[in-house]
Amino acid sequence: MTKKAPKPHLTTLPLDSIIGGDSIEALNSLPEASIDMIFADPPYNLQLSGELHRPNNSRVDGVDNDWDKFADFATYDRFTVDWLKAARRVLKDDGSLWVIGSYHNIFRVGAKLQDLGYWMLNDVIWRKTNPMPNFRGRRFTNAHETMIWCAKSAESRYQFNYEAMKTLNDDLQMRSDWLMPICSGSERLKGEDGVKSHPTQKPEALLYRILMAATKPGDVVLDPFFGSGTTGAVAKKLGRHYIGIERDPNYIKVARARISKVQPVPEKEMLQITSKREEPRIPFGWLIERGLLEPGTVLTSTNGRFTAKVRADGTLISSDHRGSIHQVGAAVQGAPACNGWQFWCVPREGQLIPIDYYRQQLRAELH
Amino acid sequence: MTKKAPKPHLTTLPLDSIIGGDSIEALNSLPEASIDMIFADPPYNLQLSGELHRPNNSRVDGVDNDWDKFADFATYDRFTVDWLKAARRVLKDDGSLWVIGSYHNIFRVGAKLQDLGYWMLNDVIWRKTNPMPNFRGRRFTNAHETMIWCAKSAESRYQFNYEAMKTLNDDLQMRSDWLMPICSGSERLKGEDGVKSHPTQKPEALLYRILMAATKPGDVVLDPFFGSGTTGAVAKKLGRHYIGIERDPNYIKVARARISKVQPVPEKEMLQITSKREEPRIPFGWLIERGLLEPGTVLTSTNGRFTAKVRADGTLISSDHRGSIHQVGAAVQGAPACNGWQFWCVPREGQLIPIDYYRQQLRAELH
DNA sequence: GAAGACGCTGAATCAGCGC
DNA sequence: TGCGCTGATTCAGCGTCTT
Repeated sequence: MTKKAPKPHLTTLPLDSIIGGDSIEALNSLPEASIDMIFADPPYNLQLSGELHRPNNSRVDGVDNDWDKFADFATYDRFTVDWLKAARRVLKDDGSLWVIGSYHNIFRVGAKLQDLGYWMLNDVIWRKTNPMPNFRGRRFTNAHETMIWCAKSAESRYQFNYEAMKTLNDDLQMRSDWLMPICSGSERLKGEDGVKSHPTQKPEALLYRILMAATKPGDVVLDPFFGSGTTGAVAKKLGRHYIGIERDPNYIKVARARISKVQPVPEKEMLQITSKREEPRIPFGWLIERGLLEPGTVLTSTNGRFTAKVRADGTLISSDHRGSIHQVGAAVQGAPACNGWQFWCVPREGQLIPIDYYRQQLRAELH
Repeated sequence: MTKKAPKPHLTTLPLDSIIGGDSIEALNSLPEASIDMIFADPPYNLQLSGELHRPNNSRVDGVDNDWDKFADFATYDRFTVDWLKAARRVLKDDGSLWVIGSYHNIFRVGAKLQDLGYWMLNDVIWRKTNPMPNFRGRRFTNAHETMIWCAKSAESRYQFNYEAMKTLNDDLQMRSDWLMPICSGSERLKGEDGVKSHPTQKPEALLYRILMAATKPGDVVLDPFFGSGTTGAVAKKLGRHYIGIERDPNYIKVARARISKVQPVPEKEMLQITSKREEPRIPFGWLIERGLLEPGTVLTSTNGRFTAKVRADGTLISSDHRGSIHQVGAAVQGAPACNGWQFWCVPREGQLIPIDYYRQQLRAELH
């Protein structure tokens, strides 16, 4: 067996390409803290596949006694820790990691994630509309797979496109259980012989939702077990950069051909993420400076129970309190916090108009 | 602190009772290989810090009990290994174990299960119809919990009532994802002050399905973290024996009072286990799980000429036939087929209400 | 009395920037 | 890094009160 020497660390990322070879070695060749998101579909534990490989590509022997089972769990755990560590090094501090697995391996992966300092954000259940039935009638139909979404650390300011997810779900918060079909039909890659090109090709819809949820256009997405390249195909389509790592030359070939046919969404604007959090901040005082509100204007709370006057410096004054729109709103209610923009209103034509209305007006003017 | 001396091993099981004290000590006091099934709802190690407020400024009443606090992962792992080992000793060779948890703890529990030689059969997802939203909009709604079902070993000939699960699910294989509401309303135990008696009371429908799937009448079911006693209540109802272990004297009191009020399904035969497109499909068995129909209820045919009794697994039994609502409906009429939903009725206030009425009710609840 | 409004609550690892 | 300020954020079900 030929074993490549460890690659030197690259100084620039090999964007939109597939690195051939061992996942851990390839990860170690990349610059640290350079990747925005990692999606990983690692090999499952041996008990089903019988095809567990050690990091050095040697195959783990089949097993049928307790001692070996333990040895194999330990081997799998070492492999898991190795790639999770290597992945964590290349991940940006505010990056996040997704891992998918089944009950054979996902519990071991999840425990090691936590041990290494990753911070779990959600476990997400992919519910399959069309799972394989349980033929022997000895268990429940295994109708789902589990994904773990985690940040590099508890302090990480990870990307989450809350509004996009909510919109995707008919204006209800997106839940942790996702209903999707398995990859089949024309989406399933097949060779000329009609045989499926990869045994565990993931549906593009799954990656679509993941990338829409946790990345922004231009981000770099890495997949250390690239397989048939679903991650790359969807990343290209959605205007994200991808880096794939794959050991099997045939899978690389299949994935390259596949991705080359992908048409990116043509208009950049279609990919933009709208988020209230990212809109430019408008201080309350600006409304007064710009004449949208006059000093001395009496504001009324949404429920009509409280009033306060606008002062020239952008603070409010009520009978008992003075301070920012938020502080006075909280104080009059005796609440720990308050969004003054939504709480305070101006009476106009018999209605109460939240001052947020004026902010939106100003925001539009300021482009 | 007074610490009880280790109890000697009992030679007979304390059936249908609650053992006060530490889970591991109590497990160690029981005879080995004596338990048919264990259901465990261990502390989740939530690691909550600070307070969380809803958008309307009300405070979320989170779990902050001492029993959920662990110093670190290693401490939690030791605790997990200890109780899993003790549980495995008392489990019969052909017995099985269920554990429920969330992403905070379930991956650690799952990994330790495998390390100790338990053999995973399924991970089962409880999808909540009505989870708490994510108030800050920083994650997906945490809308599920995970259960692991495992046998004592890979060689175990565990109990699985495949046919019962299939009939409970309208003659389709039961999947690994279960849709059920959280425990609320009148089922939720409250003190005289109206405060919930236990922070994490599980719904009876969940235990109903578990016990129907993996035990038979007369089996002994053990719950080492008994809490408010849901396991005991459902076990008593379904003619299974229970043994609870609980440390908190107040929870024991609550559980005892609760279980004393439970009426077991009166006729043994009702417990025996035999081996549409646009609207969501509601299996007949769900009406029973959810308490809309009780096992033993007598159904009458629309024309009043036939009767049949409801059994706990969702089958009917008439004088000459047994099977699904459709099968028995067809058989008593000598017809080739029958829509049991329209054919079978419940007498109520002098009228015959088709069981379809209950289906519609449940459908509305489940959205 | 019925229908609708309103309030409360559930195993929750729940913010981000600037000084 | 620590502190203080700004300001973003909820779904389904049940019970009670009002119209």
